[in-house]
Amino acid sequence: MSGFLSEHKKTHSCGQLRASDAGKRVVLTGWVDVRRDHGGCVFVDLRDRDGITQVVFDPRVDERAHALAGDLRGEFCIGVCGTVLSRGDNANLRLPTGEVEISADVLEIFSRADTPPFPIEEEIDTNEALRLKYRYLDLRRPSLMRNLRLRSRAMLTARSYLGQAGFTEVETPFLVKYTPGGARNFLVPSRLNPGSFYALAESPQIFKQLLMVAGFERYFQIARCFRDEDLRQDRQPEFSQIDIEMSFITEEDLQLIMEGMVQAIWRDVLGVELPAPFRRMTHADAMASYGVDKPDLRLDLVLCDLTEEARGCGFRIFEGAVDQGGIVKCLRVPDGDRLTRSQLDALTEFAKPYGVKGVAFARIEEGGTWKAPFAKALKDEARDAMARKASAVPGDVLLFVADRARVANTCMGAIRLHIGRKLDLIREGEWQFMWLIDPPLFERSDEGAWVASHHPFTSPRPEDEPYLTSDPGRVLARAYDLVLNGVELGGGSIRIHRPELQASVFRALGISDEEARTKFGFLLDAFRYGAPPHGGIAFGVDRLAMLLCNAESLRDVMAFPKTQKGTDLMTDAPTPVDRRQLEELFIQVIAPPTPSR
RNA sequence: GGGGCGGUAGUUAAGUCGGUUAUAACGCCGGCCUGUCACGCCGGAGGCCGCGGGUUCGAGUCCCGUCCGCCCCGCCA
Repeated sequence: MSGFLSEHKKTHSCGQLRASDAGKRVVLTGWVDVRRDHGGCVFVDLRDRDGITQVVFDPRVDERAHALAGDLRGEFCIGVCGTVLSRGDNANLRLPTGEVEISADVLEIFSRADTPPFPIEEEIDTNEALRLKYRYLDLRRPSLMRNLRLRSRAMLTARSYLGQAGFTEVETPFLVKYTPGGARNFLVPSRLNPGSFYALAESPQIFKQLLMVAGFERYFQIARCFRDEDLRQDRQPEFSQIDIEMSFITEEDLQLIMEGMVQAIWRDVLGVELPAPFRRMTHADAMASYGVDKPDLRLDLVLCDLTEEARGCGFRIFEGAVDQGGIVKCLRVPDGDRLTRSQLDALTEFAKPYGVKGVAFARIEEGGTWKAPFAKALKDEARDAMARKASAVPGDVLLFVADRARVANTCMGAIRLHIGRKLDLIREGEWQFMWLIDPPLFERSDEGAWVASHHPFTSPRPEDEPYLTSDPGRVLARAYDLVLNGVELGGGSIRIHRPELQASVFRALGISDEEARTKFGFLLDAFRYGAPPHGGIAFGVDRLAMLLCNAESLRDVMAFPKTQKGTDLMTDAPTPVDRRQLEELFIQVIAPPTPSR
């Protein structure tokens, strides 16, 4: 039965053969993409991971092979031996291999195939649920195959770059100590310790810092991480990150090495030479000009702040927001006549999810008059001051949101992108990298308490240390995010390595000594034994791959992704488990889940 | 936790105001075909209209519930 593979070794892939190969004896393997039976000859487009090659079965060449070829159907897995023929004037210019065909004299059907539930082709509009259920067929499609192979090449490049830069790859545990706070953890019951649970690691954070204490100096890992949070187009419950930590460095040192890695990946994978150093932007500037901490710089629109100009401006909505400590944010849209009245009105609907009550707009007319629903209410001097601050010129449309700073910024950031897409102002094909630096160390929780913006081991800037207790809100962190085209690719920080500084940060966060000991005792202990100054970063591999592949969803760069409800439509996970298994773990399910499906 | 969109042959879709036997394309099956490459021609099969309930003489269509998928807000230190 194993005859074919013993007697014939594959010589080429289905994407390889060219006119210059004419006359060669070849062996190809793959799947039947299409069969065209002409009664005389049978044509088969043979597909493998590299491409498509036409195979022709001619009864005058081999009667047995031709007869067998009549049985072929889509997705049969076959092997063929034959001679490469030039197709001359019959060439198919749409295929890279279109100048040749294989005149087959041996056909081996390895496996027959049922008719697939959806066509295996590049352009497909089959709904995603079905594709996920038959993911192994979906993965046969050239675009998904290409994405995953591209992702693999990117990771190989990262590994070799980091290896050459003196990094040691170390694996850290997936089963880790449960620490509440931050992302929700997946829990794993411990059979040997009834009633106790591991958490699946959200990230190798603490372990990599301990590796610095140990003296590895440069660590990396392509680590799987787990977070039990709601899914999004760019968020899966398990994902990979290139995790990095270094000792005896400043943030600039680290950024430089990371820029080199990113350049290497873009060079190897896309053949693109990225200019470096990447642009730096402070968190404050980003919020002011873009409303977000991950601006898409392919879009030139910028926001401005009109809070001062709005004070006593006559328009009650603006004044009210300012009086309550809010801000007035403005987006200037040049050539605003491209926006219709109904599009402008629709912005209020668009803004609603962000908690904003309305989006005001004004058209700037010749002579500087404003055509706006609220124009009459606005005092002339306030209007002129606003126009000056926004650099408004006739033809512009100005958009306004007045609300609490966070709400107004988030909303205006989203409107900026929305308008950019609507007016086609985002320059596709550009790679706009930037480092976001100097973010605040703390932010207010909804309850008003200070919480760590990044994580509690992030170092404050030395010049801000005096304000740790007196004015936590003004303390900036030695942290940085790498942003590409509006996507946060990675983030990290210089960590605290001095116990007394760590103690004052914990104090500022309202974390008691006892609490700190319970949660992070081992880390604090470790830092008593000569901790080196260190810092690190983590890159989201899936997002990186998504951008490299120009994919729209993480699911297009992951082999076996989960649905928005975190299920796997192929394997049906998660499922209820046997009662016996639960008993062994001393686990009782309180509200039995209603059986679904 | 909240909002929006969707679910009709294998696939993608159409289905009017609630009205006869639920359409089309592709795919599939059979036959024919000596050069196709979106092959062509002839014929054929294929439906729990997501599921459950309700309104009605009558429901793919209206109402209620529910399940599934997608997008977004919250959430993701």
